Amino acid sequence: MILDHKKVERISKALGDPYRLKIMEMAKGKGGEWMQCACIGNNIELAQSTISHHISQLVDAEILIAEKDGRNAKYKVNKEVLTAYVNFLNQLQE
Amino acid sequence: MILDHKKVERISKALGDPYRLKIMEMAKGKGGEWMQCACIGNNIELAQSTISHHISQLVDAEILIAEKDGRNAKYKVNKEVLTAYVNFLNQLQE
DNA sequence: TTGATTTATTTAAATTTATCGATATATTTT
DNA sequence: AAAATATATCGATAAATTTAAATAAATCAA
Repeated sequence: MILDHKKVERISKALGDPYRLKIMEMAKGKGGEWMQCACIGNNIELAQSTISHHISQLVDAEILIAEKDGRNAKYKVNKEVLTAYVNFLNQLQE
Repeated sequence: MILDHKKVERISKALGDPYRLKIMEMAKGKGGEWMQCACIGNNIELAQSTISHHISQLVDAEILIAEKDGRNAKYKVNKEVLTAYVNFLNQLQE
């Protein structure tokens, strides 16, 4: 998978915030399993609407996969896109 | 080399702009050699002060190494930091 | 030394992003 | 059906970022 510049820019921007980084790390912590949305709210001291907005950005950038589960939402890291992002960065080194 | 979250955040932010991405790609194009500052100005349609500001952010994030050469400035990609950034991202995948 | 050149800094305006409260939507429970 | 719960969206405001003109600082060339 090859990412265009617009996509790389969006992913970078999504990763350029401490709360969004924390969310990604929490998702990683689940080791491939789904992370519940409520779990994020329990661990980040921000308004619910703000957290939802941060999640949107990660999902828009496609580094987080979202799925609805009844009235809950769950997420996991999109490894394929992250790998493509890493590939872009590696290209930048030579 | 291990990057803390603050550092990862700053690098991500630095990469989250189309002009700064372009500058990084230009630096990469030099294949390990120095890129002249003037070269950037010739290829990006922004005011000189704006370009200088973008460069500062890449240098502050330490993904670009700066060196003075008389009244000119030259830059190259900091591979060590980029590698550390890539390592952080890979960790995020498992 | 004077004038030209290159890059950096300062300042200010315009734009974008972050945040939260309020409300909407969808789903489950009773 | 009504109440409760979980998440998303909207609107307003605050904060941060982008941009460029003006200026400064450093170096080179005459």
